[in-house]
Amino acid sequence: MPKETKKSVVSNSVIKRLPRYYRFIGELLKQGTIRISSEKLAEKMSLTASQIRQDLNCFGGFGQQGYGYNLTELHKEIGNILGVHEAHKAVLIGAGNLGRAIAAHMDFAEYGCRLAGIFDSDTGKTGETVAELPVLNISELENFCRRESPQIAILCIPRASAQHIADSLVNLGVKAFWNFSHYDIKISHKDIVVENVHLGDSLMMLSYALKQG
Amino acid sequence: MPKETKKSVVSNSVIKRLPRYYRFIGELLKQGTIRISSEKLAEKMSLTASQIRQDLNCFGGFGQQGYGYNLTELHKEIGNILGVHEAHKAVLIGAGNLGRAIAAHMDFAEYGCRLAGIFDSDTGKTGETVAELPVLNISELENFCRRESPQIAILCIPRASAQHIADSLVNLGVKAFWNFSHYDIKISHKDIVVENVHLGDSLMMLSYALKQG
DNA sequence: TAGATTGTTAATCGATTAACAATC
DNA sequence: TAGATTGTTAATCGATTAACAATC
Repeated sequence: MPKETKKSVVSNSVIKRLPRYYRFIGELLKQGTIRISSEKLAEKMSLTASQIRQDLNCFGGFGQQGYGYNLTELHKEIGNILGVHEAHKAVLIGAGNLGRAIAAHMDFAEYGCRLAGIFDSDTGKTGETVAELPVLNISELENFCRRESPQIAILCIPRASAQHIADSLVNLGVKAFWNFSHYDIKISHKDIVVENVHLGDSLMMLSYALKQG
Repeated sequence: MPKETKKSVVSNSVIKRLPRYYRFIGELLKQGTIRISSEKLAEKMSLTASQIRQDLNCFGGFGQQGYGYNLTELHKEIGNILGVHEAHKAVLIGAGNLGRAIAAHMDFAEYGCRLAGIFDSDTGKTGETVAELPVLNISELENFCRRESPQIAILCIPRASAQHIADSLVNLGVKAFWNFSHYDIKISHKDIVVENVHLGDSLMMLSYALKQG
């Protein structure tokens, strides 16, 4: 039973590292490891032992002196913190190349989500099946949201329409945006979270690095 | 003509912000804006004016007192720094859902790259056309690399094979990895750059944020 | 010239690392 | 018990912000 020394507010730098901890620990578990010290984990993850202990202690005393961390427990705890056992309903807007790939490729359940509806403005796509869901026309989005109340919207649409659709979805109760639209959407409501994903940015970083040599 | 007060080494925090500057400035240019002050740009990008001036000054004095920044010049300069006018050859390994979407959806030229070959281990996919390129069998990868010397490899393959293929590609001269394989590949050569992209991580962050409410 | 706004130095803030007493 | 390793406090480091003289 971990000491519940939780920090009242945890910095974003720590939060951003949690998914990576979760992945590495999950992998170690699969390999049959049952415990690890902060030092050994630091080595595997290219971090410092100090940082790992600091990070984990933001949420509670998950370790044990002289022993280290029980990986089963730690995995479960971090999973709970991240909410991977939730099933937040998500709608995907835009069934183009990227939208379809996200729908088909991502194991939503693994990340605390459930894909509940796919929408596209192209009537030619209506009725096609993607990831076992029928593509619905965008005109049905409003009714769908009123009925299903999805909390997450995944935007795989052109930059030009992104902000407009995001604003509508806010009015329909969406609380989180996973935005692939190449445009940083801006939501003024402060209780709504936005992840602007820019795949091009990380590709540019590679070009930059290659230029430096 | 900017004063060339370049810093000898620029911190990673700054580099990571460059693509976003590039995007915002590009957008302003499209809207017909020709100059902007650090204060106005800061407002648009939700940064501080101080930070913008500090960031840009790592690379040179691109502004002018009393005037601000010329957007055409600034866009060109940042583009050059990032290397968006290069055409680094890239190979894509893995023509599944995600691989195909990346191939079809990304405008590589915009990011300083050129997609030169697509490979998959599934012989059933050989010869299919993706993004105007024929899918080649993985057995041809070695010859291809010796002939074309791609500098970038894009990994859209299962986690289990990621590290192994990455190691082979290092031996074939690849200098940069854009890795979507759900596994953090580790390359010991210090002149080789790796961008481990974990789409699930940002989705988990949304689940986390929703849990907090 | 006067006003605006940069480039740059100094001050502050936050995040990482080091150290070690507590404790399993 | 002795050894190992945590939780936690203090020291360091780096990044952001503030301030202002330089200058267009």
